[in-house]
Amino acid sequence: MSSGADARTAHRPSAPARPGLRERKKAKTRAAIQRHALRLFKKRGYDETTVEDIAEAAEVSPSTFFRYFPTKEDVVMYDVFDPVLLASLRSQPHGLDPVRAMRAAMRQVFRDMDEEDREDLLEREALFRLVPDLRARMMDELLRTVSVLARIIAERTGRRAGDLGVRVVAGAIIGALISAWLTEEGESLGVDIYRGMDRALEKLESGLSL
Amino acid sequence: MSSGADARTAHRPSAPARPGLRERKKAKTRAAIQRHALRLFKKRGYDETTVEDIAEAAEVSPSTFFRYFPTKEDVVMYDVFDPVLLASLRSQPHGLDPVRAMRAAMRQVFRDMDEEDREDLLEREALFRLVPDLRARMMDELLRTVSVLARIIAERTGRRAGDLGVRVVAGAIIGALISAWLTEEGESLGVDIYRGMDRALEKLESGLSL
DNA sequence: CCATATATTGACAGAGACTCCTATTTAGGA
DNA sequence: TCCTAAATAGGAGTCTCTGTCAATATATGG
Repeated sequence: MSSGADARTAHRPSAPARPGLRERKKAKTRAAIQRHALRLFKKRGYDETTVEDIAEAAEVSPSTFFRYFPTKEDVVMYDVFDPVLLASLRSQPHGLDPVRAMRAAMRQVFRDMDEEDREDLLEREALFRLVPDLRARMMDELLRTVSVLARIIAERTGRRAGDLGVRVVAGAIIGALISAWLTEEGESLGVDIYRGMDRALEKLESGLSL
Repeated sequence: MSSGADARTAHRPSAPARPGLRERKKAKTRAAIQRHALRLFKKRGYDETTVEDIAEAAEVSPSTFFRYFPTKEDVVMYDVFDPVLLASLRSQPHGLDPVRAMRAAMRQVFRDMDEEDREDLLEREALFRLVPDLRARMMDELLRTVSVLARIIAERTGRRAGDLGVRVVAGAIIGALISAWLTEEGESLGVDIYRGMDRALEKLESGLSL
């Protein structure tokens, strides 16, 4: 009960709004579950990995797993990328038209991403491509993304978010990005995933003429 | 074993390539399952209707249900609309650019559809909008549609289906259609679903300027 | 009309995702 | 130290979906 460690932690000079032990433990548990899940999915496949396997690897009970993630899918779905991208889009100069602004935002986000996040992204991208349930779920999330994108474009151009023109632009952008993701033979894009999306938006910029 | 009915059926003068009793029975069973399923989904909700409920209503065993439809989702998914639309697209004059050709194809298909099919379409559309699993599954099907669409556009314009420009056009078309389907408040579009999609493609025709 | 090959069917047994409930443990505060 | 609220483990149970099995129905050849 009385050790050097005690003194050290006691003297910590007001860590700015430290979340408290309970919160820290929760964050650690969540991260552990997610990490072990992705590791097992990669190693043995998604369908071949049960929630029980993940729970055991992360040293929690199955019920605890479901406390942190509503479904098995959600372990993969959780995405830090989307909100960052959309925030970046919001911060682009309003002079740019929507497609160009999106291109700039993507360029910025990909550039600023550290190596670990990049790997995570590719890892999850491979799962999305491979596992039908996850792919379907991702597509459904993209539906929400179209709505958010429309709202941002509306802000930037001073129109209503419900405006059909605004919605069509948002839909076309997402559609173009999907089409870049969609390779012929299911082979993974690797790091060039960004390059393909950039070129797709470039095509969109210069109109849809063939 | 010997009745008037026997004589009648025996004398039927060579129905052209009549599928045989077995086939006809299968088609009837399939239709019955699907009809009762949609009826129950509408009445009690998708999740609240079990496969067993459907099987009992259609007077088959649960195992028979799964023989006809791989999953519960597939009862709703089966779509006669897509192939018809794509066939129509293929038959449009090659002078039209892809977006205009798609518009023409949709106009033709919606015009030629009979009332019953139209109702079925709206019925299923409502389910897609409402039930997350089905919506996600539909979006995943749309992914395949983008590929097929790209292939058709490639044929019409004499390019490779893998060409990024072709894929982007296909993606943008589907994206625009999705954005029209995506209403603000989850309210159903009703019969105007066609009108919204037509206007969305019209916007796409005139470029993406806002 | 009969015999054999093939298909369809229903019953049953599980696996696995997920829910609900309860007893126990733990963190944070009085 | 004690109390309360939250987190957890564990168990029972539901539902979808996958198999296997034997019984039945159908198509076809003799």
